[in-house]
Amino acid sequence: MAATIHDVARLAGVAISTVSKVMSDSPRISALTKNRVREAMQQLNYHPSRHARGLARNCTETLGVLMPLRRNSAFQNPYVFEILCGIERHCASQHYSVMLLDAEALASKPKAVQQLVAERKVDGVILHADLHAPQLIRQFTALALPFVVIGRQPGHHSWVDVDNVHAGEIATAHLLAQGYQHLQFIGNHLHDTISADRLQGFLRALESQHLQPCAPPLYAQAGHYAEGLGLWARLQQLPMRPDAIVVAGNPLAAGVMAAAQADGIRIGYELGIVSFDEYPYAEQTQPPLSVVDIDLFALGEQAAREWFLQWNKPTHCSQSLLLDQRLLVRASSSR
Amino acid sequence: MAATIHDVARLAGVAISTVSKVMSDSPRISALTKNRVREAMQQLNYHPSRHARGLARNCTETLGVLMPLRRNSAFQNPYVFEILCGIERHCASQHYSVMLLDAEALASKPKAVQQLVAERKVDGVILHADLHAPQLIRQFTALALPFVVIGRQPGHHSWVDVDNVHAGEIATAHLLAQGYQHLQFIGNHLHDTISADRLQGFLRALESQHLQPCAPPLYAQAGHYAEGLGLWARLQQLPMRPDAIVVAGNPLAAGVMAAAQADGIRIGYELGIVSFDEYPYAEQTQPPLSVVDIDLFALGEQAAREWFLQWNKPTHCSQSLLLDQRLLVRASSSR
DNA sequence: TTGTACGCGTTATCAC
DNA sequence: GTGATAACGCGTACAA
Repeated sequence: MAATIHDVARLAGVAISTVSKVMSDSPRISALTKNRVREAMQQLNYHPSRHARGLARNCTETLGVLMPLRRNSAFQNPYVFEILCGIERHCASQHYSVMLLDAEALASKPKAVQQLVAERKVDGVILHADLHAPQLIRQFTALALPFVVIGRQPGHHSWVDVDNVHAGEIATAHLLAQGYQHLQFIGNHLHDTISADRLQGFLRALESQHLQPCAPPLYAQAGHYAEGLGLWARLQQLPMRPDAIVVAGNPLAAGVMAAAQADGIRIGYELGIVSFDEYPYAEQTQPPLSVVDIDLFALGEQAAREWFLQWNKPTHCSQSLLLDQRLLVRASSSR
Repeated sequence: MAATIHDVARLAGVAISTVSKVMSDSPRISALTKNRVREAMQQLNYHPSRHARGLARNCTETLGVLMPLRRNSAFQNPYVFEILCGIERHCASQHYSVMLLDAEALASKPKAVQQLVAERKVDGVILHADLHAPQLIRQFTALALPFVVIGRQPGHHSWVDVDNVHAGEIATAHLLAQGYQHLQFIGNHLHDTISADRLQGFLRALESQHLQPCAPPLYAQAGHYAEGLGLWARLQQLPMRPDAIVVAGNPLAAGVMAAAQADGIRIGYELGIVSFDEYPYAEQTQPPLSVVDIDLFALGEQAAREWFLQWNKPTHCSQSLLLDQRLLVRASSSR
């Protein structure tokens, strides 16, 4: 079997407590013995048992991530898995492990969360601001389990989110800089908070140039590609036709673009289009779509970073927006 | 803090060893005391500490899953995350947790695998048959860590895989049943084993009807949408033009279809097309694409099931193909 | 500066 | 049937 702390101690000719102190790099151990002990560890390929350590220190060095883990989740919602990758990356840098947890399972059985902390499976969790969130947040708070929410969420707790307002500004400012003048906004659907934020940024960017939107925003029902056709038709009926559009959703933008092209409009000349997110369509449309891209991997890293701040200082609480977004200029908006 | 076995014992008026026996449902404990103890557990909301249990039994009730966790992994490769969901589902049913592990990190640092088992982080792992696999498999075997590979992989160890040969048969048989007669195969690229398997099924299905392929298979370079145009042009130069095509990759199929339509070909009438996987394009093409769909979630579940068989009986070793595939007939192939 | 001894929460092996 | 008690491997006060 694997070597234990006793084996190391014996080989190095010291007591186990000395070995333990070397591991925590205690300043009261001579450099000489430290070296001897470390060499013994190397030789025996020693790694402390996480169970024993967890038992003694009452922590797990494991962070739970609540995810939607239904069938088709990865296809319908690759975003959260991209965030997951970022979380894992940062955790690994802190020698923490990531445990996958099914958000629905946890939310549907009220005792499940209690069990999670009673079994001491994780030191804390990261969750998404979805419909289960409010209930779960209440439970985590009650059980004093440190957590970070991905996505803005009311209440006194840490969250991180993408700054969609800023993204809207970036997109709009770019179109203006390209010389487009009559700008229109299209949202995914009326009650989509992401669309709302992007609209806000759109308006702010226009305002800063003392401009007005071409017409009130239009909205799709669900943000699907196919809806783009109908929206294009509605745009044609406006008193003042836009020469550029900021579309909140990438699939919707592809649809609008296709419909416009079917009418003989040259995208990127008569009509500029900017949308958001590289995925799923941006690079594959004809012409390629300009987008403001969001670094979800970085968002995951930041969520994890935030969690560790809180773990090390339980009173810590921060609510921060990720500003790191890059505009990818492609043919759909470059005259 | 959470209740311990001592608290339960005290409340039930028994010794801790009795409580432990009740947990393992020992037959030599009277039904009466069992009930008393169980009631106490309920009342105190007791759940055994996984660290203490792990220390005593030397197992972790955790399964590691090796994944590609780079930036953009979730977008480029949602398939493995779908499999991950299936793994988690089955593990949860066995009261096991899933730990996420970065395959690259593990493969790039030779000591990382040793550390994994020395720390007793996981009872075993599931990994994908990618380029790191051979090296990792060697290490896991040497360290006697139970593992299951997703994807066929030479050697004496358990793996599960999708039966791509069978999928190719299904696709081809469907086209023949629709009355198409001159069938052509297009692969993603020459050295893609998945394409090779699908081709084998294609040939087998033709053979069983005493038919020949229209021409030798064609191959793309990478399987991208854009390559479809060039392939369509090459098809036009064949001495005998196919009236139906089995395309190994879904994006490629969408490209070929678009190119054919640009030439005025009516898809589903003059030309039948069948491809594989629902994702990313199948339902969104014009017309919708017929595909043989693979249940990756089920594949994940089966991999986990396989792992538990091996965990419970270390000599167990099975190499099995998932047959569970369904043909989704859409307009691209239905006359 | 180093070593001893106990506690962490459980399982398993014995006695009774 | 039930109850002591010794592991399991590590952290840590306290003693030396």
